[in-house]
Amino acid sequence: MARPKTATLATAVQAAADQPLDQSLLLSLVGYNCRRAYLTIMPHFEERMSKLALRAVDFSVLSILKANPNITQKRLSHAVSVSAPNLAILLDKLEQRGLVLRQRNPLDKRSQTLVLTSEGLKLCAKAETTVANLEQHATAMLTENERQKLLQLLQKIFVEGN
Amino acid sequence: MARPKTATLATAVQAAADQPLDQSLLLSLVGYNCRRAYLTIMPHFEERMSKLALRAVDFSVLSILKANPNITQKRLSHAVSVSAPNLAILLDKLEQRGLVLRQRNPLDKRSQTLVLTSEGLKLCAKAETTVANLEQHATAMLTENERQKLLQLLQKIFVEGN
DNA sequence: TATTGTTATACTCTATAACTATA
DNA sequence: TATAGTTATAGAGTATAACAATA
Repeated sequence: MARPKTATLATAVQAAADQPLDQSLLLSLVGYNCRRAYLTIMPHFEERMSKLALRAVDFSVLSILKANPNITQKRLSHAVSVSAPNLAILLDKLEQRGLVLRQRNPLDKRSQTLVLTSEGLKLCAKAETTVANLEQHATAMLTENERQKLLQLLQKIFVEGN
Repeated sequence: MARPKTATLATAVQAAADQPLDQSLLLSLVGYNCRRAYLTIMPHFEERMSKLALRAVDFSVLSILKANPNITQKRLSHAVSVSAPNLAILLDKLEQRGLVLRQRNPLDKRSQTLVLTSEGLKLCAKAETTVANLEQHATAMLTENERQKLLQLLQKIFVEGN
């Protein structure tokens, strides 16, 4: 009664090939969708920022230091979610490029405080302009209201989800 | 007229330490917020799925194969954004665990088609239940309407942003 | 003793090049 | 000649352990 197995498989394979892919379960998960959106935006980011030789995490560091001069590495480490050992290396490179200055904290000589150099400030300002343009481009399919709503909902997750 | 530099620095450092951290620029960027939300959800995911010995990408593969039996590795590779070499290794492991079956495609013997074994199906069903619970927990701060809106906006980005 | 930051190192993830088998 | 999949390997990113200096 049963047809040969290969014939059965061939039929099933043909049927599968003819179907559009069903990803409905994954598409119902916020985490999955966050990742997909992130992975869509990042190549645009990387392409534009490569001209300034900045990765996303480098930009985060510069931007936070611009808005918060003289914070400690400890605090920066927490803000950008980079472990202390990895941040040390990252800061070595920014310091070698003359963008950041590490200073021993006079109030607690265990820690170091961070400021942008004037060159770091200039590069950060340029990067922030680039990022603002990129943001418009990457979210061009959203109205400004939708973009604000999206930011608000995402922030609910990581502010209240901790 | 100028005070000693260390005193100036001490004052600035103290002021910085007293301020709440200003992250306003980063918080205005969709990509950054996607990443933060993703990084908030993932530890919950990993903790619960570790009991089933599944990483996020393993779950994605099982879930897609459950909904799309007999698709080729090529198609799966594209769906989960894992390169062919890395997918081969990933599938080796799932096959060794008896969760997935690779079959030479009778319609084109270059390719292989994939199905879950009965054990793979069982584990995937269990994982999908776990994930559904996790989703409720991870997004408990959102109303169901907000959660749906969030999914819709994120999907706009990666559907229309390509 | 505890904390900040550093060094060294290991582990995971992702990317690339070269190969086999099939079309 | 092109494609599907594999193997081997390299690189980036992240995590951990041990240490020095300071509190």
